[in-house]
Amino acid sequence: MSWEKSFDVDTALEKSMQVFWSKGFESASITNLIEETGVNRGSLYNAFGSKRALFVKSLLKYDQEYRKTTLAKLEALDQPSQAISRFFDDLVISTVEDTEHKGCFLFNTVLEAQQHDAEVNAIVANGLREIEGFFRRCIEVGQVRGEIRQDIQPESKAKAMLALALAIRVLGRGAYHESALNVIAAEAKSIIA
Amino acid sequence: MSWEKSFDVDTALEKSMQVFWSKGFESASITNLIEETGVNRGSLYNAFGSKRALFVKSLLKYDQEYRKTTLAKLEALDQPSQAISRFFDDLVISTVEDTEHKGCFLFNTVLEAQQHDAEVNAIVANGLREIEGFFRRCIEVGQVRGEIRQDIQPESKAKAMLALALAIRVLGRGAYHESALNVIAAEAKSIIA
DNA sequence: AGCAGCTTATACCGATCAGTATAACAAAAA
DNA sequence: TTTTTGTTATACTGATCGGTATAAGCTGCT
Repeated sequence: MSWEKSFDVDTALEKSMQVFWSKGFESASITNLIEETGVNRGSLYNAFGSKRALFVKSLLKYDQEYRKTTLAKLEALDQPSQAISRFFDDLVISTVEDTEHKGCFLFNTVLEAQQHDAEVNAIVANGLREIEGFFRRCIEVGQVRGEIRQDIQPESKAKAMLALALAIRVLGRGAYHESALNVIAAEAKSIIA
Repeated sequence: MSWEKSFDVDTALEKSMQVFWSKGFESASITNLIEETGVNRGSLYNAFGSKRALFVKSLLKYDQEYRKTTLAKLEALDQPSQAISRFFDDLVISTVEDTEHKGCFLFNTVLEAQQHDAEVNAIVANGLREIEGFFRRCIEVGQVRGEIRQDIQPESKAKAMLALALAIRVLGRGAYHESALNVIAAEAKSIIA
């Protein structure tokens, strides 16, 4: 090898993720990505191949950095009831602090995903499945420990929680304000109350 | 006046609505609209003015024909508990029968809406408010009649129902299948059980 | 020194975008 | 019959799209 890349690929990917996150795949143009990353057109294509490949890498980075780590941290608490409660508290905080109204990259892609390929759909489907799994495990462990009532169906309630989380993030992009989002979050938390 | 329009404006609007519904505003091209409506380019612009104006008319038509009439029919039942139950049953049926995965035009636009103007946002916000209002009124009337428990907060539960309805329609566009949608619908119905 | 490989800027490709212009045509009203 | 008005097909505008090509410059290895 003769030379190392002189721009930071990770930084460029981080910037690309922000662009796709806020604009979506279709609305984000190569020009947007070039301006935001500061990387030359040719270098971008040399490093990532295509717009779609860059999108996939961006989505995977988001999935890794946000979805995965968020759930892992909450699950590491080893306090299932509180983990669920904290999840929705943090979700509303994130949404309210999201002044750009970007929403959640994963949830945004659910809607855009129908026009994407199988690879993107698989990433999204896996992300949703793992969020649902997080809720389910919280409920199950909570039931074992007697924190959560036994008559609650973990699978059903986990699906309802995922649905409410999605709605909070989608409605939080502009249609609903903080007070309404808090109401929905409270309803989500009350599922295991 | 010298001559009447020789193409049916309502039919063209119906077709346009279908195009915007399935593709969204950005992804729907004028060429798509011309092909689908069968109306000439010039005539389309003469009749509707612009792509955005045609989108607004399409969204209003959807709001009138689907959202408004669906809620009105259910409310006319004058059986609040059943109306809510039927709402979610019909929602899942619509979603499952929606083999094109178009989803709900109104909910789809919630996500796309951030990049739209105030007019579109107002239509969407009004639609959401009326759906929520439908749920709230059903609960309130149900409580007056003793069908629904008094300790249920109509406003909060109505918001939760709207959120779950949105999620069903969004997830139904490909991420979730019928069985999972039925689970979420059952959870929505169980709110007043 | 010279090669290799990545950088940059810039220009270009064909395609598509929303929207406009033009001209021939058709039908109803004057 | 002439005027009016909306129809059609077609061509065009300028802009942007994703992606490629090219040429000159920079850096590190041999």
